[in-house]
Amino acid sequence: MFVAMTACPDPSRPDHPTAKALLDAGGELFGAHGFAGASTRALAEKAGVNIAAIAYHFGSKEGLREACGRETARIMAQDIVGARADALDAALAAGVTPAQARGMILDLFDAIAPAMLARADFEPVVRFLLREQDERSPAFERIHDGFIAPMHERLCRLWGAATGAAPDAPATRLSTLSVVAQIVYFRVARNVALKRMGWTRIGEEEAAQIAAVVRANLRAMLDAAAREARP
Amino acid sequence: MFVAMTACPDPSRPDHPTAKALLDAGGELFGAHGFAGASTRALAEKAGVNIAAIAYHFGSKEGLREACGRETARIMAQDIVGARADALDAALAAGVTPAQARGMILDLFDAIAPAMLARADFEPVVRFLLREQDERSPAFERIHDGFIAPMHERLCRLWGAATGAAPDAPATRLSTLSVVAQIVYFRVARNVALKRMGWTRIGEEEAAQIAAVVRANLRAMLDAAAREARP
DNA sequence: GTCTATAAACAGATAGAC
DNA sequence: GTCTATCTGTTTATAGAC
Repeated sequence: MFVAMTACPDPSRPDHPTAKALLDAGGELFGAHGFAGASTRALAEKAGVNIAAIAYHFGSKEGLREACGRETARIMAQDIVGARADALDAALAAGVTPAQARGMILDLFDAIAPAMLARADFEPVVRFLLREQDERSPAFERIHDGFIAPMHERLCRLWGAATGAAPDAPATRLSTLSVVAQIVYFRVARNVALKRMGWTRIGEEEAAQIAAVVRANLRAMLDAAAREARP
Repeated sequence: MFVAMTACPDPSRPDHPTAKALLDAGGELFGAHGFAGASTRALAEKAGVNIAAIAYHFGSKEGLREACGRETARIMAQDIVGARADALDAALAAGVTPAQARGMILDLFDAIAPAMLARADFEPVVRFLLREQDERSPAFERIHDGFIAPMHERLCRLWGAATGAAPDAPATRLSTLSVVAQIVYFRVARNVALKRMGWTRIGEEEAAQIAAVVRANLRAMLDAAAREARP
């Protein structure tokens, strides 16, 4: 009772059941049909709440979008890397051998690939992220600064430790992105991949096949980079 | 004067100036904002024509979308592969040595990468294609059957010829897709790449750096695949 | 073929009862 | 906090003059 209960009491509160339901619906519908393609009526119906709840809890449809961005950043940071981030930082600070660094990179992608590709609850998260980065929205800035940039930096440092290449060299920064690319592609161009592979979906089995190919590519790339840096 | 001039005289006629302007506007705005996000008013204004021209020339907004799909398929087949497709088919029919096949794959991506990444007029084309495949629209089916599938098949056959791997093996089909992935990523996640690389745009210079990394990855992958198939 | 005017549906946002 | 009802503007599509 310290502040008046005006509209939009707290934009970032996934604890409230109505707000939570709207955040889930937003992640799904914004991702599936884009911001313009998801009407407030469809969002409210999907969430099982009243249309006016959007304005009440998030101020506006745009407010809901931004709150979804915060949710996405939180989920990705928590579920994709989780405790791994601290372990990586500790290892990098303590120093790692090339073989250790190589193993850590391979392990990292072995963990990322199945989550990114097969986890059904990640579909809306990734789709939402891609839409936001496409529109250069403030929500994307948050996700970039909080999750993407730190992970890319760690990856470049590991890459340098594993191959002897300079972590800040453009080629290193591009190489690491090109590994991420191979996983992201099967999300983004999923319908192309499904048709080309004759699959009906990307489940655990299919994700494992993709992960195996990415792992093989990664090994080949690391070997080549190491030969390049330490002939 | 043989047929009555009802609405939508011919859905596929990029020759008419008004229809052409609408196709260009459609490719750009559908790609940028999605189908729902591009209003007929915005489309007409961008094209510099009257709103009613959409219904007249394409029957409806949906009709314009499908016509844009046909245009996209035509442009990609023409500008990305062009005469190269026939040359590849002839070479594959005549038979190629592993070294020749390897060179053809490298050449192919050397041609595709700069076009996909740096050509400004390709931005709307690629964006449109990705939106359509995401929505599994009939327009995408056309593009897949007419351009994507034939190119992927050729690539798999070349890959097999270069490495000794089976062209129809899932690993081969996934490997070739994972090379395409590395190029597509820098289009799709362009804003991520720009921020991570400290670039402001992907012009010829930046595209060349990406192409060099992809080329290096491709060599490493081909070497590894060849060792795997012919130890 | 191109235009204006408008119909009919739908959008997001809000006022106010409960 | 949640609801109904409604306001205001915009959407696509169309009818009809030129």
